[in-house]
Amino acid sequence: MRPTSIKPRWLSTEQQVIWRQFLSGTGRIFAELDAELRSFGLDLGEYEILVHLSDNPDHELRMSELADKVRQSRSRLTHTVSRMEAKNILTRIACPSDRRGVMAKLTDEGYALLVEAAPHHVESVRRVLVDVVEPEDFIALGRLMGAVVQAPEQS
Amino acid sequence: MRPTSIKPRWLSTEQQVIWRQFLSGTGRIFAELDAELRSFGLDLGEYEILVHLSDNPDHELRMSELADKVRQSRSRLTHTVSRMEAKNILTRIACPSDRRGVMAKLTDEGYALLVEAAPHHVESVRRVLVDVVEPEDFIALGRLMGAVVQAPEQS
DNA sequence: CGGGCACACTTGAGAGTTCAACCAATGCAG
DNA sequence: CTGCATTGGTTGAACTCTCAAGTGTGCCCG
Repeated sequence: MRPTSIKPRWLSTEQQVIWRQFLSGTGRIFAELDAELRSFGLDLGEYEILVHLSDNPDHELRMSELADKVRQSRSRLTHTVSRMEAKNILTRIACPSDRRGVMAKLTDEGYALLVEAAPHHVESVRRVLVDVVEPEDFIALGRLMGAVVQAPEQS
Repeated sequence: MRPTSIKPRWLSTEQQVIWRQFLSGTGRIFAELDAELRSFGLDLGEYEILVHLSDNPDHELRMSELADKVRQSRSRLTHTVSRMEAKNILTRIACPSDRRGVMAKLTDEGYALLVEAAPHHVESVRRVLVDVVEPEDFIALGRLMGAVVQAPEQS
């Protein structure tokens, strides 16, 4: 169903320029990170799964929690985890406290892969973003994205 | 082929926090924009195609130019344009000056769709980004993304 | 002028994602 | 307790994207 009757508050020219630069910049950032990770057979989504699993003491996390942290739909996560399971990067184990639950757990192989990929990934993040911008702008980026994340949902 | 022997220059804790906020923030921004555009049967990629076509006097543009502007692979653009053509949003016409070339041209319907969707899209951009951040941080975002885009390719 | 390389775009198959059911366990209301 | 909405996760089909290969045109160099 299409929304109707909006009073258009257009963006100023300067705002439009910034917005387009945002689209180009993020496009480039994600493209380069994906390209770099491809050498390890991963994409950014999978890499983030590894990172969040490894953040936890036992390298395991419930599917739904993981889905929230990596901002993927449950369905997508199920499929992705299945693929990664087939590659021996992680396993699924039953959740002890809730019989509906499933936990994804990093295998040793999966952890080793993360350890191998991480330095290259970090280097990419530096090369494409951190090292090419003014430190104070980078700080501002953090403030800005913090505000975006905390803004109320308002579906 | 995997890259080898990297000296890891890790990110500081503050930098990591900013980086994760960047991932979350952009994730949210794109998710909301896509959700809003879905009511018009579009996603952000298709919407950008409409915008760039409408930027030109005749509402037409060569495929490869368009591909560059929207940062999509030629292959992807071919598929997307085919789909949009099937929906009567645009047409393909032969390029007069180069027989290899193809131009995508907005139909009246396609232009009408853009006109209808645009105000809602702009409103989304405001709601999810422009209106929730400090103006000076938004300016900084522009500066920062400008630097990212202009940074040398260094494959 | 003609051989060959580069460019513009398309194609099709495989890989990944989305969307709408679906099943099973939980938990709360009466 | 029992009924029923909710939550957690999966499934499969339809759709989209990627990657490598293919077609046809332009252009340069001898």
